[in-house]
Amino acid sequence: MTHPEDISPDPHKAEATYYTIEQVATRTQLTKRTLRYYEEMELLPQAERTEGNYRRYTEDDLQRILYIKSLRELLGFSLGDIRKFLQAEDEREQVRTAFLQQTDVQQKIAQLDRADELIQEQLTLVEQKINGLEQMRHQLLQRLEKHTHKRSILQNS
Amino acid sequence: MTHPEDISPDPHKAEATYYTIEQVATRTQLTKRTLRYYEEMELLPQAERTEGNYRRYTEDDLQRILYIKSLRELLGFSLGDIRKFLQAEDEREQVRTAFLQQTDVQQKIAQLDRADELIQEQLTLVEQKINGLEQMRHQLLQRLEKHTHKRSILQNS
DNA sequence: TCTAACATTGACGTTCACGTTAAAGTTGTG
DNA sequence: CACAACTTTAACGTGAACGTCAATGTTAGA
Repeated sequence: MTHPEDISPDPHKAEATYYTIEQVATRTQLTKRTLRYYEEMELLPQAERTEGNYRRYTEDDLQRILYIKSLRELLGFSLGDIRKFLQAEDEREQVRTAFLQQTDVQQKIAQLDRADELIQEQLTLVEQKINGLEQMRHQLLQRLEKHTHKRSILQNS
Repeated sequence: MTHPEDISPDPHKAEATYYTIEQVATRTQLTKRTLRYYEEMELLPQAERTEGNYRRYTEDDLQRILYIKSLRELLGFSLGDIRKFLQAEDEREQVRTAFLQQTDVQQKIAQLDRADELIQEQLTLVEQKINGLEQMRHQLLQRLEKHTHKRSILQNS
């Protein structure tokens, strides 16, 4: 019997820690099927492979997967939403890389502008959700307050 | 002397505004199919019907539907979750009705406490989501700020 | 009264987000 | 090297949440 829990990092090869799909599944609380599915749906880049075609995940992959999971579970995004979201993020990364190699100031500013556009899109999405949730929160708090008030009346009778 | 020509079935009943399923669909941005489906799934009570078996929705129905919609879209609840959620809420309504008929102050307070527990559960969920979103919002805003800073440096060169 | 534009209930179809199984290949441990 | 335990892709299956007919009945306005 193997021990999937046994994932102690090797201090000698700290930078080259790879995870099997099983280990990633355990760590992220997703299934192996789901991980392959996310790759198929282009939420994840094609994972690195071993000689025998086994997927090998890096720490970065793991983080991205956890990010995806939070987008899904916390924000309730569909995989389609997430793909768009991540693509915007990836494009922003491209822009950033180009930015570093650019010498023309006007070009650099244009790239910043483009990056800002992408960020703004994401921001709008996030803020819409926050507004809806805040409204809901207020309604719930109002009810609690009303009850507190009622309670004080009852206790003073 | 004014004589009402139409004999209202129940003179005690207030003059109510009714909506057709189409009107509800337009106002809630849901489809007619979805409205029938929600009724079938027992998220909505059986809607009132006209003589010809057409559904007639009340303002209360409309509010409940909008509530269901926000539970789905904002909190990402499944219809099954929502059914349970609403049942808990209906139970709370029962408690409230009992509350009004109750004379024992301790009992009344106990009922308020119970209602608060249910509200608190919902509130915690909502706040967790808000926190996750706020964190995300912060990251995005920070990036925008950083870009603004970079831009000012570029423009002063 | 006529009729266009609504509504009704089945019933089958579709999309999403995976689950499951099968047939095959790979890896690590004894 | 043997072999159990892993992995691969491909393909079909599934439940939720509707979409989309089709056949039929209802309503409101000219």
